[in-house]
Amino acid sequence: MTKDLLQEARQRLQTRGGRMTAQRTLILSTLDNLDTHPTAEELHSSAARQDPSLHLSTVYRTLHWLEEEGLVSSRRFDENRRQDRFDPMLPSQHHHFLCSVCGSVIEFDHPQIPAIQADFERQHGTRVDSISLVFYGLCARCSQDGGSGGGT
Amino acid sequence: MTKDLLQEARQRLQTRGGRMTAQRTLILSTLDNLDTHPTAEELHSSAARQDPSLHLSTVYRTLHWLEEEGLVSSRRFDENRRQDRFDPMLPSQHHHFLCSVCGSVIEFDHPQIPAIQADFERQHGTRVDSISLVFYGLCARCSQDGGSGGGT
DNA sequence: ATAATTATTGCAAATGATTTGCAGTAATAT
DNA sequence: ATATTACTGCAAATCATTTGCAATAATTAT
Repeated sequence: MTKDLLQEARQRLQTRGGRMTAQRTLILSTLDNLDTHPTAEELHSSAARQDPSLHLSTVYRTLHWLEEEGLVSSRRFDENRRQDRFDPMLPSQHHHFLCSVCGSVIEFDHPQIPAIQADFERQHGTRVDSISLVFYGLCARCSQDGGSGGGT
Repeated sequence: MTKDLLQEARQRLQTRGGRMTAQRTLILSTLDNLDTHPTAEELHSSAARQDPSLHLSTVYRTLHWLEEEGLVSSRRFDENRRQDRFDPMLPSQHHHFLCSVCGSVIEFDHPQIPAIQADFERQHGTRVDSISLVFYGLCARCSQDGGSGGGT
């Protein structure tokens, strides 16, 4: 769904002089295919199926590089887990819903948000550069199940 | 400004059977006096001025206990720092602005937020239980300084 | 093509925040 | 006062993430 991370990344490399390695290609395409917001470890173990020699630290380094290039963003969605999750949705500002049962993520936006930001800026004389908004709750599927499936 | 954490904590103890120790008293009152959203270490070093034998792990344990009791909440405000910050503002749901220069925190709320939540719930058939909203930017003071002070 | 240059990798060890086991200390109950 | 056991300080463990370094491989110059 993402607008081809690999393409974007290649662009950045040409502009700023880096190297497109097999590892980066693999990580990028894995991230692109995954529909989730994976942790570094999830991304690694998924990509490692293609190339078992891929090292976790390479995943971290690639992810940081992508962050610098503005192609992914990292955040800790779940305050209870200490791992960061990486979000490949680059271009549009969007927000997240996190299902506290199944962990699924829904991305969303809302037209009123800029107005809230503007009100805040006006009221406090500040400049807001970025917004992080996360809803926590039960996704449609999990709230239908009545939470009865909760074993783990 | 907080509605006396110590009082609240004592209540919880009576109800659920714990012990009010000198350390807990110190930590609670320090947290109450601090106007910030301190990290465990900041809270510890502040409290340790009164009692140098106070151990950091006790601060962590007390903070976790308070979280369970619903008297503080922990979150990672700054995605770039890996330390958690602890927020003693308990009763009202509120949101945060974080100045990326001086690190100061402004708490706020906005009447439109419930409407955004409701729209989202309607649209996705979900139930939203809690919201985390953080604005990042420059506070009034720091944006006046023109960022000229930035040495470190 | 080939060799030179240097970004990137794998690995292992370091780091930093937070947690935990344990034996000693101290709050509450008897 | 004594017994009970929650809580503490300390040190060591953990977990995610980062980093130093020598080896590898992508690009550049020849």
